[in-house]
Amino acid sequence: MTSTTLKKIAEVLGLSISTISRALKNHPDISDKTKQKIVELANALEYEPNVNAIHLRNKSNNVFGIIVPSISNYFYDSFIAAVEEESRKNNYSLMILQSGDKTDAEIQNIKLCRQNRITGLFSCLSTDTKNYEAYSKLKELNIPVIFFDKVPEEGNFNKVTVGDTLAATLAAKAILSKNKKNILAFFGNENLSITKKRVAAFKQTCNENSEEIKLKILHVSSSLEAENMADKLLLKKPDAIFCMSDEILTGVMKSVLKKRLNIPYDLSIIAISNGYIPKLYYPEITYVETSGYKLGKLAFSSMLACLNGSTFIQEIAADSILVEGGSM
Amino acid sequence: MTSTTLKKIAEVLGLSISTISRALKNHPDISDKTKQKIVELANALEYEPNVNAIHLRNKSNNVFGIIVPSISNYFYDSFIAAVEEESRKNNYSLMILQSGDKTDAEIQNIKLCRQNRITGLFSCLSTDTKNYEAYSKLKELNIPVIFFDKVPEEGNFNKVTVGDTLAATLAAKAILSKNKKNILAFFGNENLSITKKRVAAFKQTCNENSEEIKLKILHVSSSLEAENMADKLLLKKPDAIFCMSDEILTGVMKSVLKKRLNIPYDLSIIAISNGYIPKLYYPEITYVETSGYKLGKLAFSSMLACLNGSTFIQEIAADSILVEGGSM
DNA sequence: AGCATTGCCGCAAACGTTTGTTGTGTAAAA
DNA sequence: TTTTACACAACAAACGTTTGCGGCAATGCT
Repeated sequence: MTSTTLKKIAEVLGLSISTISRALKNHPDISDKTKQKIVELANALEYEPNVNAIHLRNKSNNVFGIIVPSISNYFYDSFIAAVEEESRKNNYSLMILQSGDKTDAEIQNIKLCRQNRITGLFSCLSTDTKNYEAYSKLKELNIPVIFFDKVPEEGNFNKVTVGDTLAATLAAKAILSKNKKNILAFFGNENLSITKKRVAAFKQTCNENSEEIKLKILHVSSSLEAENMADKLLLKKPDAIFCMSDEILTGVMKSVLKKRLNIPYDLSIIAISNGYIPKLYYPEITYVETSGYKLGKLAFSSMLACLNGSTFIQEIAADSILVEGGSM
Repeated sequence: MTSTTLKKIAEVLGLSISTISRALKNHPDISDKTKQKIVELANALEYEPNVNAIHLRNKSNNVFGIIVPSISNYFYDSFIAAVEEESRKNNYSLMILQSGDKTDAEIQNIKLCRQNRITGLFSCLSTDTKNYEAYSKLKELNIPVIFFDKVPEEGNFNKVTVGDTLAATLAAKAILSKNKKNILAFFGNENLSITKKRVAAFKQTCNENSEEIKLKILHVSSSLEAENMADKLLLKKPDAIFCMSDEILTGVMKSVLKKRLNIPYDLSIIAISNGYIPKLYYPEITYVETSGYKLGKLAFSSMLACLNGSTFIQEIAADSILVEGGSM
């Protein structure tokens, strides 16, 4: 079965193609009577415009690219979910690519985006990506790029991030307000700007508000490593643990469950998280919320601004709130 | 900056557009000397074919649609991840849509797919979807549809599912092999074919292998409901709990953690899962693996078969294996 | 030399739209 | 009545490809 086109409708009605096209877009040049006839037939024939033709003609194809390290990740998922929602509302579609946190794949994906002549790109940097040339090239082609979560440190790019500084500060304050003295803080890869900001804010807050704090900062690169470190360091009886991410939290919690510690009596725990993981435990883990969903919405509006000609480079940080579980 | 086209290359080289086109596809009609010149210039100018033009001309646009209830779900994510990988390899791109488990949104998404003239569709039914007309219409348009996970009960559609029967049977056997007598089994929405199959297989296995089993079957529709039920029923000291999904498992585990039960001594737990959630706990929960990733690969090859003209209706069930944690 | 063959390349149509321009016919203004 | 205006609709070019067909020169064959 071949699909119906403007031409087909035109032939049936004995009108010209352009008349059909205009009628369907409610152009004032076409009389109401004709319009009605056309619209009726179009509906009856289930006319659907051919997007390829439209995009070819308009030199614009309403597709956004989105590059994430992995799609199997609650934070990025909710980010994607938000962008997808907005895209649909605004008549865009989405091309989702995974980098696997590899720079090579990331570059490959960017190329794919170029080939597909995307309208704009949302991208989250791979850990090792240091060279932003491919992105600059996109900008030259007038394709806006919005970085999210893991963003370039330098360069004037559009960025939306979770409020790293704020989030870490909130978490630290929550710990201090409970009068904890012996704090274990787990962070991720120390090369990431996201980590650097969180460490800095966390440290500063601890130092500012009290002198008698014993703070130990750790960098781990996986859930398993977090678990192993926790296995050792829990022997030293810290009274509070901070986890900068879900991945780390799950490792630490495994160690906690292993030792059958009684949260929050034996130990307080707080994390920075999207919210899903902390709520799996009992008591639920108190966390500072960094919503991928909100971030997605922010990123999208930033994208829209770019497309509307805003050349202003934005650097937005989503705000975070403390969500109380029973772990403090 | 405007992108380079065949025409531009043709003008620079004083050749015709068709020659350029053929040269770039290594057509035998073009001499090696000319080919080389053309390829060189094309590279220098970073020529990228315009996909819209190609698809318009070829009446095919290499895009698969994929409809899932939610993208923020480990199982569907890994399914999507697999399909995405394969798509990329095979030069397709992917349009990912969320139904939110609502029939309305599902239908809306199907329409969107039609508009975008997708090459094929992967779809997971919403819980309440009973009418498959929209899908039939796609088939009439020669657009293959591969259902996965939640599939239509009736009708001759292509389906790939996790091996529901096998998975439930394996889980039941695992329980029986540990000589458990007092079993609590949690299942999801009882209208879903996926649930029906699992219940049937689980029951049958229990009945076949022993008469003295006390089996209680529950249907819950959310993690919270599972938790509440568990709160009550754990008072009756079952010696084994079965959870048909991650969502249920998380609810049950919260109750278990709340009561500070000692797994597996106080209670054995087993689940059907993709594997991520069970590994969060200590001890890790024993589960029957239903890999979204594998399912995705299966679905994709099924799709490819359809596109290659296979009119044979396939109904594939992925096999499952028991993954031992420490919860039995 | 005459003829067919072959190698190489260009012409032009088609895919389905959008949109600037042009061409009607009719009604209002002069 | 002639002019002016306007409402309505058709024409045609363009977006960037692909591909059947036809053309022309050089080569091979009798």
